[in-house]
Amino acid sequence: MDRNAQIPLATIQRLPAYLRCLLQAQAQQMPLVNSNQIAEMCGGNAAQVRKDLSYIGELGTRGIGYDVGDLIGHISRVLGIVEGRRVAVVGYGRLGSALLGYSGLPERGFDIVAVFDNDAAKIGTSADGLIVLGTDRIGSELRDRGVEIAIIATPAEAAQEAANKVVAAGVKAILNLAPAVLNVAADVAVRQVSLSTDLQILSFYLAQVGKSDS
Amino acid sequence: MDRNAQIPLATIQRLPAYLRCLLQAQAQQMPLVNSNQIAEMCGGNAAQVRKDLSYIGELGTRGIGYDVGDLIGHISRVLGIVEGRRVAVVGYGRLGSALLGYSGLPERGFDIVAVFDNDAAKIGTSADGLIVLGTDRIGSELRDRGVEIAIIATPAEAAQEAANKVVAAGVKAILNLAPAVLNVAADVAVRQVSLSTDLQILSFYLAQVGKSDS
DNA sequence: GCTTGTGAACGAATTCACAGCT
DNA sequence: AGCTGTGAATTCGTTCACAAGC
Repeated sequence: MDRNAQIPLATIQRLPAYLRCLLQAQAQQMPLVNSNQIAEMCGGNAAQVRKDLSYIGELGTRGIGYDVGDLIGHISRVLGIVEGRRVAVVGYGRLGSALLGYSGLPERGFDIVAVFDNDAAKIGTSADGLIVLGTDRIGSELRDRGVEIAIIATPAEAAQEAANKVVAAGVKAILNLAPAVLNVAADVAVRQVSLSTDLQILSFYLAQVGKSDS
Repeated sequence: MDRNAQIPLATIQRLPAYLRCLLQAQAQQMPLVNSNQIAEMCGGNAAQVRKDLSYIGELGTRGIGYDVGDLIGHISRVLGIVEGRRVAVVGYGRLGSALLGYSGLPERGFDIVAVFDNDAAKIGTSADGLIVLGTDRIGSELRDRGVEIAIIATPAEAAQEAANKVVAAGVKAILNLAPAVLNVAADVAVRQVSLSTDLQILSFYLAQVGKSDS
């Protein structure tokens, strides 16, 4: 297979799930897994697992399966999560606070190294070992601390301005938790997470099954 | 167009974004919008907006555009969010607490009517007007309160058991915020939200641009 | 014999381009 | 003249089915 071809986005979006399953397999002392087992653990199908993995290299052994440790290393390398990525959180409301306390991020190599808010009452207070800074300091602090990813956890109205500030500070990757569309330069990657959107999709599903029942 | 054909999933996933933009347009007193304006506000493209909307009906006027109020009504009806949907939260950690305090959910018609946790220290305490209940009461309370959607905000280890309980209580739609794959019956819809997954995808993007720079 | 890796077939989603209506 | 609605063309993603290798 042509290893210079770029990996499809759909595949990239599944790699983190594979990684999670493999770490679980490793915790259970399984030295090897086959594509069926991965598919079952991740809720996918075996052919897709094989095709996805084939995009990142010939990693398996025919007749045997995949070496768990090897695969973990490979996927981690492809995802660029070999070392700790430095992350900043903008918006220290209840959601921002939940992020600071969430152990799942450092466990996966994402270290929150700065928190910002523009509420004077919060600035200067302590947040899980960090001091909340004013949003006017985003520019200088993100550069000083080598932040690569910003998580926006502000209300919708403040999200665009927060994005402008982190982009001005050189950040090229944003995880947006605010229910707002961000307008940023084409070389900045944005991923949107919106609970209300997901709830609305579930709501559609409920409306569908309700209809066919009647 | 055949209105009995089912709406593509990809379209459904964009409808909530359109709805959000339309509500914004309405707040700005705009009576009409055209597909270009919607596309610009949501970060999509005009042809796609038109095709998506055509799946749910002939809603526009050629030469003119779409009536904002009409479209809002139509999309809301398709998404089944005309009335308040009853939602329960399982897991009252920092994330669960952030959900209870998040005004965006009731604003969009999702009312949190119950919270559960299995930590004895939390049971019985007050959570934004609700009392935290033990997870052993999920079965009875979800039925009593007419809950249709469950949000799982437990640690990964507890997620499957939480899912089993809410499914046993008749819930057919789950929003899973725990980093774990849920195994549920085929007639239960699950949507997975995972911040670490999204961060890993952003990390891949950073690794890519870093590579081509060198 | 068992499992990977992968062309080929299939299906889904996006984009194009223009006819049809106001 | 302007904008929608939609077949047709294209691109992208998934699934199949089997040859290749252990």
